[in-house]
Amino acid sequence: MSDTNARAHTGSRRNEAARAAILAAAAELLAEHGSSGVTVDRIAAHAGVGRQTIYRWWPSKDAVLLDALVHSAEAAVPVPDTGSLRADLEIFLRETFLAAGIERNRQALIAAVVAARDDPGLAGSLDDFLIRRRAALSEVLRRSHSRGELGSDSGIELAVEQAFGVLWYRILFRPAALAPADAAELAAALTAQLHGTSTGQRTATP
Amino acid sequence: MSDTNARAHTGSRRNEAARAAILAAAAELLAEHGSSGVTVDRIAAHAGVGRQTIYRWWPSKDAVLLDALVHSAEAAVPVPDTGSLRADLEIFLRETFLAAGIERNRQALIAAVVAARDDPGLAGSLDDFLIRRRAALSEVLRRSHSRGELGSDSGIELAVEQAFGVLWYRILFRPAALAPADAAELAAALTAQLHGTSTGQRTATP
Amino acid sequence: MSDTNARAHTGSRRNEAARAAILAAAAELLAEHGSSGVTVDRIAAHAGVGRQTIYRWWPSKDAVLLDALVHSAEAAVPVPDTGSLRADLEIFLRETFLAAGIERNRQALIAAVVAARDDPGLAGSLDDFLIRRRAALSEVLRRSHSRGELGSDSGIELAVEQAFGVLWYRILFRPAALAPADAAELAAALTAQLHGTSTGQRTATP
Amino acid sequence: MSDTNARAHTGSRRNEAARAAILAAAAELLAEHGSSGVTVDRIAAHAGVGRQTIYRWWPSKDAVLLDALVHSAEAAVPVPDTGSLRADLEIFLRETFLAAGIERNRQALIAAVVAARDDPGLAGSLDDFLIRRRAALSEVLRRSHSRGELGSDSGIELAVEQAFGVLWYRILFRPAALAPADAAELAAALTAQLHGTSTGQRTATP
DNA sequence: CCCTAAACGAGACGGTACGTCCGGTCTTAAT
DNA sequence: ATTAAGACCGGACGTACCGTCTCGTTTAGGG
Repeated sequence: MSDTNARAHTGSRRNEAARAAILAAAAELLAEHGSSGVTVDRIAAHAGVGRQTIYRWWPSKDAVLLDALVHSAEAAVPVPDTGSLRADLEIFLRETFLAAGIERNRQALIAAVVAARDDPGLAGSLDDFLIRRRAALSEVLRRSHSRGELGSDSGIELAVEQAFGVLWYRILFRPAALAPADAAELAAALTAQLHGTSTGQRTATP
Repeated sequence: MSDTNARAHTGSRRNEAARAAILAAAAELLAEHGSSGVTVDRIAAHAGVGRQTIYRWWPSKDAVLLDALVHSAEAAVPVPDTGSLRADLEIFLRETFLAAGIERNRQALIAAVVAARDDPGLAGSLDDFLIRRRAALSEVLRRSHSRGELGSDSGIELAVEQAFGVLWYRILFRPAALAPADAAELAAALTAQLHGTSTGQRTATP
Repeated sequence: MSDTNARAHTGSRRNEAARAAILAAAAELLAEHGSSGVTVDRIAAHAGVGRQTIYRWWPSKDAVLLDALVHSAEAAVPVPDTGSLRADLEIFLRETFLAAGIERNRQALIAAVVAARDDPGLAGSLDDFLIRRRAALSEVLRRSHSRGELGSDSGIELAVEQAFGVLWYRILFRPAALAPADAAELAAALTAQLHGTSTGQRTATP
Repeated sequence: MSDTNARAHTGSRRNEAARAAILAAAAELLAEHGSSGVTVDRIAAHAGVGRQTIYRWWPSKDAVLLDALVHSAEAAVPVPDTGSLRADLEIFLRETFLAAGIERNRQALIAAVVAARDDPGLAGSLDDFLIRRRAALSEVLRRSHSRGELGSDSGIELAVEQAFGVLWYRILFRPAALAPADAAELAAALTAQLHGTSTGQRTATP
């Protein structure tokens, strides 16, 4: 627990400090013990909270972990706007890779996948999160298109998915390849692809 | 239990039918209840097997699931050789997407990720599997390079990871986008990217 | 809640209506769900009262239950004085058995035993109650002795305990044997015993 | 835990040593911490047993405690046969009072009452136990009757209940009055009553 | 006539025990 | 020696209550 001093009670209003302490404890334990080492009891003890206070506000342990992820990872990566597709892409991916490469975050992301596996509610929350991330990257690419850098915007959605696909593949299976240089390489390849495919992508299946 | 008729005992030899029944039961339960609905008891009951028979041959429940995956998914996708990069890529991805799109297989793949999360041994096995898959696709692309279709082989590894990245992203988060047309679209984009980067990656950003 | 209309607030004075509602709710829930089905939350909800209003005036849930018992059972049985030991005893026991035989009261008595089990304060209160009850019956018997009906008062205390012993045994284990006829039978036996011991154990009552 | 050495496993047969250890631990904790200090976790830890092993064989914590009582208290009091009503009664009551006066047993008896309150199954088990105890004392008195010591056997059942009534009243409310002398006094009074009421008890209600 | 003080309904909180579920180990009896 | 069966220890899960605490509201009664 970061805060050994007792929290002030808030009467019959939800105690925001307890909420924050729970999410912080969940994130910290995740990073420290790996996702299977996180226990509701441990979260509660670490946050200096009763177990029921967790279950009063989240339906399950996994929901807490997912919430901890979304709330912490959401604001981590800004949407750059340098005027250059290549630069914007590189910044976006570099920051994203950096954030995902931190073990604490990586564990949280994996835990979120696991958590969403069986709980439709959590799957929905995770999906929302992922949609927002894709939208953020799409915006970067669409901005480039409106500047006239790309001949067509038809390949944007797929490029976005290639970017996040590589990201998640490495989060899951190759965490060593989440360095800034890896992000730059990916940014270069996607930039080339977006420029190159502006003419003839739609001839897909003859 | 699929097989109500009692299996013949095999005395002091390992009962191969039991082994097969266990893997089949694991796969079936995975497809039916999702990966958190699979328990050792259920596998044993479903396979008509004692619990110890499972633990005699696999070190843990997760190992069974991973085994079920590897043994079933390994031989599913052949390495095509039509003489055309575009065609080879499309065939490979179409078959891969098709296999991964079957719910039973998809659940097995996800379960494998989960299983590997905390067990280094299983992570190694899964990694071996993934390396073999990447090698298979690499071979397709390298063959194209040796035919002179691509100017350089520098982008091959990244393209492979983009392909599997999109695959896994969709397995995890967008199972609806695993149709043959989606595979074709991805094949087209990657083909263009590989051709483009072979001549002039530096034309990307002026 | 029996009274759906909101109680009038009483400002900074204790709300007597709330107190009564709490005791009534406790008694009602006791009779309805048995003593383990009574919770503070349920009492509060049933009485239309905040939980703290209970804890403001009673130190624990058990104290409420014991209070409900004492206040309701105390005045139920009068001390008869007909001039005849046999008649007085019969009246006293009949009324006592009748009161204890009502399920609501019986549950309250049992709950009191349970409540007193671990809380010394409540045990003291219950003990006071029981002493008062024994004193009431003792008075009946001693009055008979002062009338000269009994040769000696040496057996009175034991007879009192036999009476209440049978009562409690039946409250706890044989509620069906709390009918008026059972009380009369016990009164007869105790009368005979008191007469017998007053003169001499050896004479079998001529 | 009394036995730190690991118990031998018994395969798929119930482990009788574990059963005994559980009952012993329950009784010991009851005597040590009072009935509200007994926890399933503590019983399990004290007995060196998994919690589930308790729940596999008993439906609830209370059932364990009741079982501990019945199995331990059953054989404590023999049925005496000296040829004298007074002597038999005194022996029986003295032994009974002695056993009930031991704090461990007293706690168990009270816990049994509490446990039986809401669980019909437990109530049945406790009732069986009490019926057996009453039958044991009845036998003593009936034997006296068949020897011709008593004119009638009509007061036997009530006398039995007076004896156990006083016993339970004191178990619950006056544990100090469970000494051998108290048992002797009760035996004397009951003997006198049985001799005296042989003629005229049934005139109860005119 | 307002202002303070206490009681009230409401309900979140820290904590403890419950009874369930499952993982992985061990033993027996049958094959 | 291998199997089916299933008891066993350990430990996490999510629920139910207890008794405490704080809010914002309501009223009575003193200044």
